[in-house]
Amino acid sequence: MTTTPHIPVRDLSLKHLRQSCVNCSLRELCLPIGLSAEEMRELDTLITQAKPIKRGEALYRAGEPFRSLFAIRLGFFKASVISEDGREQVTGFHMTGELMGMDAVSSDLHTCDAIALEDSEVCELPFTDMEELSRRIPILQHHFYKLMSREIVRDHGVMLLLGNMKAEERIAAFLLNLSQRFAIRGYSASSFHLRMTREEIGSYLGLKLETVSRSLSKFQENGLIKVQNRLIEIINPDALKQLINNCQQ
Amino acid sequence: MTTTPHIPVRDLSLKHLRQSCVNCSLRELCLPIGLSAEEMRELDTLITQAKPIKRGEALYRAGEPFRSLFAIRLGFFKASVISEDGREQVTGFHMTGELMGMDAVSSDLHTCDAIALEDSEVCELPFTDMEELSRRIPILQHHFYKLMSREIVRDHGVMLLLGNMKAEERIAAFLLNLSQRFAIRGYSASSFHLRMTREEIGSYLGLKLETVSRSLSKFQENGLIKVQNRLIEIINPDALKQLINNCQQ
DNA sequence: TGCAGATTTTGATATCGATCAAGGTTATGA
DNA sequence: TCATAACCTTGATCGATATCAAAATCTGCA
Repeated sequence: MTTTPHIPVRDLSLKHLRQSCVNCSLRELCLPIGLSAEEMRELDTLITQAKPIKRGEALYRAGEPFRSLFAIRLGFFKASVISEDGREQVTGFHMTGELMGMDAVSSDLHTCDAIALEDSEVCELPFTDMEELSRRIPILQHHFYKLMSREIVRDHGVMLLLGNMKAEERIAAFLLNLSQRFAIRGYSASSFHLRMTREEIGSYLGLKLETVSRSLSKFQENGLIKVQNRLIEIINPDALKQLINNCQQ
Repeated sequence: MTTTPHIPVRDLSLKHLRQSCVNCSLRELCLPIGLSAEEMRELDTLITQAKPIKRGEALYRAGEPFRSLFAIRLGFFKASVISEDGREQVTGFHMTGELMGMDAVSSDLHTCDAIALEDSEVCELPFTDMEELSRRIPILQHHFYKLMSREIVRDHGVMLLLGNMKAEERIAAFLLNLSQRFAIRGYSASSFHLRMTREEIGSYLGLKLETVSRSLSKFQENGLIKVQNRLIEIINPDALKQLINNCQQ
């Protein structure tokens, strides 16, 4: 049982698709900027038709040549790096409206695996074309700089979490972050499905899966949340917030 | 006793300063790209005269309005974020030739403190001007995208370190990383001064200062390095590398 | 529908790094 | 040159989280 978005995904014919691509679901990419109708059209011509990615499939893998950024039109992905000796670190979870692949610009190779955690759709943004267009549309150029900067800020937040927080604080921060991001997209902030395993959460948060499981159980015991496998209901968000800020050491 | 760079810093008169700024010490910013003489001149007109920052001073602080990126012409900085409840997380150490402040593009506010760990000199790059210029010099635009992307990749590496590695592995990785970066700049790879305290190393690596101290002592006992306060001599780099890769769990 | 594999929960124990504490060293500035 | 503060080292102990183990539950596929 999946909650349905308040932003309806209607007609998948090309015309509508492009329209909704730029206007609606690619919010992080497009909404914040005031493009003229003409500029919007130009942008549309670059963005390919939405491409479906099945659950478990890779959008790209580390080492593959970089050609395009990908805007998630619908769905949920994890990004992860694998160290030489085979350890996986999930570097992020990405949902509708977010842009993936910016790490690859630096070397022209993807540095992460991007794996769909549910059936998803992405729009491809050929990077060279986007660069060219962004030279002609200053606001678009600025927007790309902003998006990459935002990714850096996000990563700093994760570093703070990994470097300073205790297990339960990390889990609380993680749940609140997801909650907020679902809310922005018109889904319920208090009740949502985790798309990832306990192990993937653990990898992201620098914890073992058993610790994740135990923390969730404890939150449930204390009446902060309700857990039913991957369905999370947040009962007492304020207590979760307090948990994060109380951890002064 | 500080080692001197192989890249001499000669004359600080404006003319020489600008020349060396673009040609020499701002390697990460400028060297990789083949600008024409004319483009180089244009770039030079944007870059302000080198500004000295004394040890302990802030180049900028979180919350301050963002106007410019800063290229480190000479010196050593730490960047750190402070959480609401007052915990510091060092997000990076930055040295000659590196660019700081890219995190601030996203919100037009600095999100980190940047503190000089030794007397330093920076060149200021007004961001709006750089954006404008980068529209006319495609290779410059691409270079900025690359620099921001590289920062993201770096951060992912730190996340891997914080999420997966044990204390000694983190320290080993840290020492090798510093060693490599000094080497690139023409300093010794095997012998260098740490510019930061054990506590700052610990903050960066998600460890307490005592753990940092103990790990360094142990490395010394085992003949991997020599430690004399902040002077580090790397005796057996291969053993350090092995330490990092052996940690399969 | 039922089965096999994947995922999750929970318990018992071990271990790494934090914490507390004290003494030593180095740097700074009068 | 000395006094003081900052920084570093080392030891003893504690605690949070990892690890190991086993059972329960869920999921997807035949």
